[in-house]
Amino acid sequence: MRSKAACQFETKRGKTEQHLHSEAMPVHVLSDGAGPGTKIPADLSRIHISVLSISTDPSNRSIKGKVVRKGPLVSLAADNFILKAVIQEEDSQPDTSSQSSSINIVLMGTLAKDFNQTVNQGDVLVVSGFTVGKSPTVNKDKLHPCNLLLSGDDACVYVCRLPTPPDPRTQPAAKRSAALSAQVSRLPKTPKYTYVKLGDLKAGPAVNVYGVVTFLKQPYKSRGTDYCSILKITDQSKREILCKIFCKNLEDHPKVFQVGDIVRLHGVKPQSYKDSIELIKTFGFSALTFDGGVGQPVEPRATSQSLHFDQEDRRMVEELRSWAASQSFIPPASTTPLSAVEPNAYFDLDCQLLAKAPIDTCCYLLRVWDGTKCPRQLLKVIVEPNVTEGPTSFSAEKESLIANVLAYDNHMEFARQLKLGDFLRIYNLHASPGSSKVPGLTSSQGVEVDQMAFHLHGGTAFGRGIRVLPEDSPGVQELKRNLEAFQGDGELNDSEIMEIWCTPPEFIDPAILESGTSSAPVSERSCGHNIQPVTLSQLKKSSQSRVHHVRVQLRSYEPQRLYQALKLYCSKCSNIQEVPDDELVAGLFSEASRNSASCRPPSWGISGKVKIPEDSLNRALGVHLFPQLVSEGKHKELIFLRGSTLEETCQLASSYDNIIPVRSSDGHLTLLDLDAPFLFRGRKRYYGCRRCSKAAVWDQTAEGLELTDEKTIAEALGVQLLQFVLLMKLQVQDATGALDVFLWRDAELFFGVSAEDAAANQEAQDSICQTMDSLCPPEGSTGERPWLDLCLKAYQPKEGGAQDQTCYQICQTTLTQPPVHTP
DNA sequence: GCTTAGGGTTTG
Repeated sequence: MRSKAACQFETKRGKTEQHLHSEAMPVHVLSDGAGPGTKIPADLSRIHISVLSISTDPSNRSIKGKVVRKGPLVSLAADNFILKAVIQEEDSQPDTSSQSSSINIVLMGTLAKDFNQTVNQGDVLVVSGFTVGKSPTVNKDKLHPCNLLLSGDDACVYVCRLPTPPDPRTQPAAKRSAALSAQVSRLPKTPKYTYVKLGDLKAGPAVNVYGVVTFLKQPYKSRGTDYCSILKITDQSKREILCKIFCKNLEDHPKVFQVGDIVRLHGVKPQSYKDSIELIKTFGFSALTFDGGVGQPVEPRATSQSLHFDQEDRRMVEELRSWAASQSFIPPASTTPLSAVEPNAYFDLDCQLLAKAPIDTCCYLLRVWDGTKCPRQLLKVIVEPNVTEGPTSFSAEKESLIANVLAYDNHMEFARQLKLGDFLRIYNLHASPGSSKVPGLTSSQGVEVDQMAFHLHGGTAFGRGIRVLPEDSPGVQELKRNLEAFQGDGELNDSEIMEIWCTPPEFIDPAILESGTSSAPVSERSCGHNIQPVTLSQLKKSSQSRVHHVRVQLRSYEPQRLYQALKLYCSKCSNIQEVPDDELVAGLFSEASRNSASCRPPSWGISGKVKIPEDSLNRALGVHLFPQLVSEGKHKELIFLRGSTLEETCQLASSYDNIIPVRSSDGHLTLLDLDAPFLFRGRKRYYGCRRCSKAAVWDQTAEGLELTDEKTIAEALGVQLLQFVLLMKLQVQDATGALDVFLWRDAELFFGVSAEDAAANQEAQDSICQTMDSLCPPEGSTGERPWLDLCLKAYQPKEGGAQDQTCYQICQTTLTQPPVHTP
């Protein structure tokens, strides 16, 4: 049995694990039994998951739990990763539901990468240096309402592993196999499996094998009692072996989806057939499948619940992966989206079933989509009334994306069993231009040469068939992202990045890259949409889509002068206005100072005079202060200043934290006209919205408030605070054309500079100017225009634009390279 | 229970 004392913890900077990982990695696995004295830091105090809340202070806290779910490593950008896992507290209080004892953890950056390599499902972890956030998936996964975010230098993951039991059979290379999931470790004796190399197979009793899939047929109904699936596998011996698996239930068949997948088969019997050896399923059969990609998470897709899987298996998978990568039998892409289908090609399609209908005795119609648009016109098939399952028509927008797949003969029965909404992979689908050979009726009267029909021909040759993909498979996650771009509400929010953990790394069409550049882009998207980049000409043809990814250069932008890009925005009425220029503001101040002398001092305050430093006229200005602040010696924190010029106000702003300029109106103290700033804080000026402010005489009840920032001061004054924003129009270009796009909502994210800072300080302004110069080098300079990866949101402006006009806005995109400083 | 299928230069 495991005991707490037997657990080994390692420290973040432990030295005993260097043989496993390079230094500076934030997660480490300690070799078993080694590293005496490596413990979690004593100043960490453990907090139970069930009592964790959004208001928990996470400093010096640790959380302990077992990894019950480990998501794949998702690449957000070059060298930036995200990984999500679920940990569950094993020793929680008995009355705690599993709902609140299981929590999502989200790892970012190299920590995610390291975690992926090092931590297995079943490992027990202690994590620290996290922040507690609201879980965006609580309604979906019913886990803890919070999640733990682990990123940056403070975040640390300690892996608790069991020491190796003394076992003479254990080879040094297999030492880490003792570091198994707790579930497996609890078994009294873990059976030790041996695997036969395919080159050594001889007809005889059942064996276990590993192999890379070189060919597959999805399960199909045999003439006998079972479904039959066929695999051809190979290994380093380069011998190809056919495997025949007969099972009554589809679920018992190996979950192999593409050539290149790696399978582990238990209980297969080598038999002679036509001068070669074949493997056939026998008693004790089970299958595990792994993605064949080097560097992908080693996550088994299992046919049976009680699976044995350890470090030895991990090693086998990784060895086969790298061997296979050096061979040439794995095709570069396993599936083709509708947008990339060539006429007459045979291809595998990942798609979702929207509707279906029988056509005749040997043909069944499947209406599917994958979120991409086929450049050819799609064949329309008219079916008999009342036989369609699902909607008989869709919106024109959606209809233009739907492919009609005709499944023949033996595939009909499978097609009939499919459920609407199923995610499918259709193997060896034939893209056939023209419509003359299509059964049933077509909508076209004459000859429509350019209509694309999709046939799943009869038989199982070439692996023809259909497989329902499980919801959690990477292909489905990618598909869902693509479909969301069309049917979602288009709203982007911060939680989306947390939702993408089960999305595979983004696929970038090589053609796009070629049309772009070999150099790395200087921006990256953080939107989490896993849609393929398109060219600008493709984008223009598909304006109905809400979100696009493009790779472009900046051709030009406006305004050329940064101060013209700065605007004031009212979050209440959404109005955008120019920042009043100094001349106008100075005029308002001098107008106010002319008639400010005759003012009754306010009853709530202490009134006095303040001298302007370095003023030749030695003028004194009226000030009003809160008695409370004066009594606490904090009179410099907030003053009401009367009769000053703009220049004088700016001078005094270096001595007083908050200056509220006031004037006299009918003997009462009031704010200046709202075109003038209502508040000066150092070099920052704050403005109020004319439409939404109800500026009044100071409310006495506000005196006790903590007037520490512009928001509370604005509120107390009845002012609707305006926000500084950056608004620019950029013209971007690629090999196929140019497009005007706005940079507004996410301009601060894009530049990494706040608009408020840009309004107040020179460095922030310089930074933006240098950025623009580096993206779009001025005429005559030798600089090259770098490439940008952008996420563009398309939208129809409600007012102020032509009807049906589509606008584009850059969203969720950040510049990754600092601007080049030109001396 | 011990068949079923045992890949192949595709097409309505």
